[in-house]
Amino acid sequence: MDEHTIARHLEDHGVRYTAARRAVVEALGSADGPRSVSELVAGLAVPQSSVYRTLAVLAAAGVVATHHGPDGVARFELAEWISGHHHHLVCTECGAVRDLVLTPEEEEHLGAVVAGAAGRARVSVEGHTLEIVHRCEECR
Amino acid sequence: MDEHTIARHLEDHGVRYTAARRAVVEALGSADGPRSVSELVAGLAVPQSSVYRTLAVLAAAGVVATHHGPDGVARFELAEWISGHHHHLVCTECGAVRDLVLTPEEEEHLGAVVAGAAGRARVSVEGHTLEIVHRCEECR
DNA sequence: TGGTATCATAAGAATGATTCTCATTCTCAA
DNA sequence: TTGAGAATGAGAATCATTCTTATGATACCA
Repeated sequence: MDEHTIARHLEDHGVRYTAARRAVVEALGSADGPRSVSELVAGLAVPQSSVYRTLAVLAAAGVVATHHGPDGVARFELAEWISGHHHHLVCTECGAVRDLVLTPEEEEHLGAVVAGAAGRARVSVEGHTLEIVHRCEECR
Repeated sequence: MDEHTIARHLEDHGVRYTAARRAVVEALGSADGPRSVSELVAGLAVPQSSVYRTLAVLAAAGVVATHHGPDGVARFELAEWISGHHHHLVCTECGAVRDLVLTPEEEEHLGAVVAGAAGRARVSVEGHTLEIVHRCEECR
């Protein structure tokens, strides 16, 4: 969300906040869900190879997160500390992904389920995502 | 689980249950989570191209389901009507996926969350998966 | 202000997973 | 048994992604 916070975060990680990186961050910030590289390239006067490299840099710095939908192509979004914790609504057909924010109560229930299951499986959780699968309007 | 049920299901869909398909189904049935094509090929006297084609046929017939982990490679498992409803424990690092079964109570809570969120988003749910992200033992 | 080391960019080649093609083989029903 | 349609296997083709390399920009130090 806040350009300033991101700029400082990158600076702290020794990563320059260049024009190309700014453009990618802005594109991701104004999207309503994860975006694929081809979608980004289509809307962004930045060449494909640079988009890939930029995303890799931003991911390493903890600014973007990667997601793989049912069509297998990688989609990128801002990390949750920037965009807020959320989940995904995925179309089985075309793979399009929309963000989904739960209510605090829903999130609390989900958290309890995750904690319980992870405890039983003896793993320490790093995160969780709920994917709700449906078929989007365009695909029916 | 039940070979017989699968055989009948395929027959009903006009799909032959050949030796190669049987081998793939058996390999998936005895795995503790989704398997990638390379893993299947390594343990299966069936050539790579046939594994891909077989998986596509089985997926179209509703016998296998596809999953894409954080490493972007496709992993396959038996459909939930065969293996039972379950969730996934995913390693951020290597992408390995293990099945995770919730208790009935946990599943009920999760179902309520999904129904509520889907209602708000005005979509009709086809399914849901909870992914718990962690780092597996080999990767630390 | 110039020099230099480091970082960033862009184009295209290389890789790796997946899909397609096509010639061959198998199966089943007539 | 035979013929039509289905399945197989090898390799070529495709597509997303990563790597390489040459070039350009930036920051820092004297």
